[in-house]
Formats: sequence, structure tokens, C-alpha cells
Amino acid sequence: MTDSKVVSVQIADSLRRQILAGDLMPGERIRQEEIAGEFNASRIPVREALRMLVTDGLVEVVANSGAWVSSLTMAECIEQYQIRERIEPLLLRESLKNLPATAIERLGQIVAELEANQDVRVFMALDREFHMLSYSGAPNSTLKEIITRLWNTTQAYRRVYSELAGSHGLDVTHLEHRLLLEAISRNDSEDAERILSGHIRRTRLALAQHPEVFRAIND
Amino acid sequence: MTDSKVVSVQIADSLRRQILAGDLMPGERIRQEEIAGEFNASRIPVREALRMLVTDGLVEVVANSGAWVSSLTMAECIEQYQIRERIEPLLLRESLKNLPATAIERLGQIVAELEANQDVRVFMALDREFHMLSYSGAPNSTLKEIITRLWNTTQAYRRVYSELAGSHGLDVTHLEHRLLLEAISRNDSEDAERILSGHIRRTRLALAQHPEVFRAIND
DNA sequence: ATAACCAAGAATGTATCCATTCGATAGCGA
DNA sequence: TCGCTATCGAATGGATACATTCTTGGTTAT
Repeated sequence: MTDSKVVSVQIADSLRRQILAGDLMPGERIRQEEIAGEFNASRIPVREALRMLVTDGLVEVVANSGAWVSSLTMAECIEQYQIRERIEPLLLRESLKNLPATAIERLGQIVAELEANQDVRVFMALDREFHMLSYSGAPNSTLKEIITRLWNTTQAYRRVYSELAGSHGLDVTHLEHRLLLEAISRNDSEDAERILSGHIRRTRLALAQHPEVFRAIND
Repeated sequence: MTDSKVVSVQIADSLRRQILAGDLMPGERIRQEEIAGEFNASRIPVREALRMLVTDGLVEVVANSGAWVSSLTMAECIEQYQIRERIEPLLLRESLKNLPATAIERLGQIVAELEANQDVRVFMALDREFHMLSYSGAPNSTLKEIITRLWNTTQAYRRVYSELAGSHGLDVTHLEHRLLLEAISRNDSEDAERILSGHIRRTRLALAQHPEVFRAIND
């Protein structure tokens, strides 16, 4: 079984899922007793769970004040994309050294599913699966953890942007995914790195042109 | 006063200092009751402190098992240096946009003190102060947090390497610091980025030639 | 001798209760 | 009206006690 018997871990998993799904939005307050009540637990494991989520970058805790779902200003979000531009190609390179053929097959499926899809929630899940799977050849490491954190903290803003943009403008995204898949298939890490970097950069520039995304979340 | 009244934060600060100073070495176990006893506190704030240190990358916690000071394999350490190579130049560039002249003056002092110094502990402190001060023009951000974490987790290995290497071989380090200072003084972020990247890269390659550093710590 | 196993001890996980802090609001005074 | 202060309520921080899990040492059987 993959579920932990430790209550604090269960609570953390549940909250993480809710935040990534958008059920809990950036800036939203998280009250310990409320969560404890939902799980028929005391506040102790809730506090532990909140600390775990701080490590994930999903929650901010202020002493003697409370906990909130992490929120980003536009400047912070853009910075995180700049970080991703520089380090995700590194992870991809490491991954390509040991990426099984079955993974590459699945990448092709995902690209096709993405192109056929119209639903934002499905897009979020498939896009994430595509990139994470492309990294699955690399061993678990600090680099993978950092990148996962960056995906986590920016997820809400990506979703809102996707909702605003609709399916329009995703054509370029699909092309980039195709190009990336092609380079990966050839095991050409140099090309793959360049394409991935450009993919992230273009997304950053697109986000930067839509400050209303941040106003929509920030209230 | 700068000290927090929150016991968990005090404990976290104390443990962080001990780890960074080398009083607690990578792989060393941290028992909750032991720490609680030292602070005349219960285990609850100790557990909170340990979670905070997990966020800092300094401690690893395993459910129902215990907590240990984070340790790195050589491969992980090298990876962290590769990450630093790619993102510290980004932070330096942001910093140079708004680095006060007083900071640059102090950087000059530090370089001189480093060249005159022979003590490893002093080297560790001054080297860290030099680089962090060079980043002080940038606002606090995810990028700065990530970089601080990387400095934290690799600190023990840097110290052991410095002790093994002695003052020899630090000549190049001093030259690189001089070069970096000169580029910073000219507000030439392009040069500064390149020099910094090379500085980190050279350190990484030096570390990679001394696997005994990791055997010494890993026992 | 080695491997599986079982039980005692130790360490972690959680519930309950109390202490402390922060923030909002009402009241007072300039 | 503005601003300062006091006070109360609600939420978080911590102590104690108990429950649960894991480790570890010794034992037994192969």
C-alpha cells in the first residue's frame, strides 16, 4: 500500500492534493482546528502536516499567526520561471542518460492526448505528466525536488492563465512538445535542453503579458 | 531583540548553528528527547524545529524512525554545485541592479581579509559573507532561499575539503574573488556572471577529485 | 554458523489540556 | 474625526500523558 499510516502524512497528502487541484487557492487561510475536525484528529498532526507543506513550498506559516496557501506576486512567479529555464534542462540531460523506451512511448501518447484535449484540468495533469515523465530517467535528487517545488508553487497561476487563454495559443505549446519529444527520441540532449529552455522562456513571457492572472488570484 | 520568543524557532536556530558550525555532522542522529532536555522543553517544539530544518535542507526526518543531519553522496554534492553554477549568476545579476556602494567597499575588505587569513573556520565565514553580500542587492526571494539551502547542505563538505587542502590551492580562489569584485565594481553583470559560474565550476571539479572528503564524513 | 523470529526497550506519533499571543473592536480622550 | 488604549475572543504554541511503531538484542531452529 502506498498510503502512510501516519496521520500527519495523510493530512499533508490531502491538503497537497487540494492545493494542486485548485480547491484551496493561494492566499487562503488554513485553520488548524478546521482541518483537525475534518480528519477527526487533534491539531498536532495538522501542525506537522503544515510544516511538511512548507517544505513543499505550498504553504506559508507565520508564528503565532497562522498558515496560508502560498501566493506569488507576478515578479516572484517570473523569477521562478527564470530558475526553471536554467535548471530543468540540466535535469532533462541527466534523465536522457537513462530514459527507458517505454517512457518515450508514453510521452508520445501524452502529446497526442494533449493535442486532442480541450479541458483545462486535463491539460494541467497531462502537461505535468509529460514533463515529469521526461525527467523520470534521472534519480531522485535535490534537483528534482527543487523543480517539483517550483511546479507546485506556480501551478495555481498556470491554471488560471490556461483558463483565461482557453485552448487558443496552445498550438505553440503542442509544437514545442512535439519538438521536445523528437529530440528526446533521438537522445539528443543538447537539442532537448535548448528546446526545453525556450519552452519555459516562452511561457514566462506569455505570463508576463497577463498581469490580470495575478490580480484575479490576489483579489 | 532579534530572538524569537517561540521556543521551536529558538531550537531550530540553535540546531542550525550547530550544524553549520560542524558541531553536528552529516549522518548524525538527532533524538527529540535529548534536544528537548537541553532546552528544558517538551518534544513538541523540537519536532516543529526539526521540520523547519527539513525546509532548510539541513535535516532529514523519517516517519516513525527519527531525524538525522542531512548527508550527501559525492554525486549529490556535485549535482548541487551544478545547480549553483546555473542559478547563482542569475541572482548576482539581479543583485547588481541595486547593490549599494557600501556593500562593494565591504566586499573589498573581505577579499583582503580572505587573502591574509589562514584559519579554515574564518575562511568558511568570510567566503560565505563575500558571496552572500554580493547578492544583497537582490530582494529576498525563492531564488535566494534555494541558494541558501544549497550553501547549507554542502557546507560540511566544503569545510572538510578546506581542511584537507589547507591554504594551498586557495590562491586561485583569491584570484577569482578579485576578478569578481572587479567586475562587480564596474557593474558589469555579464562578466560577473561568467566569472562566478567559472568559480563555482572550478570548485566543483576540485571537489570531484577528492572523494576522500565524502568517505571521511560518511564513515 | 547463519538466518529467521520474538520480545523487551526505546523512540516516535497523537490526544487532551493549558498558556500565550495576536487582532479586532469598543471606549476614551485630544 | 482621528488616534490611542484596554479588553475580549479566537487561534496558535507548548506541556503532559498515553498509544503506536520500530529497533535491537538474544534466542531458537535449520
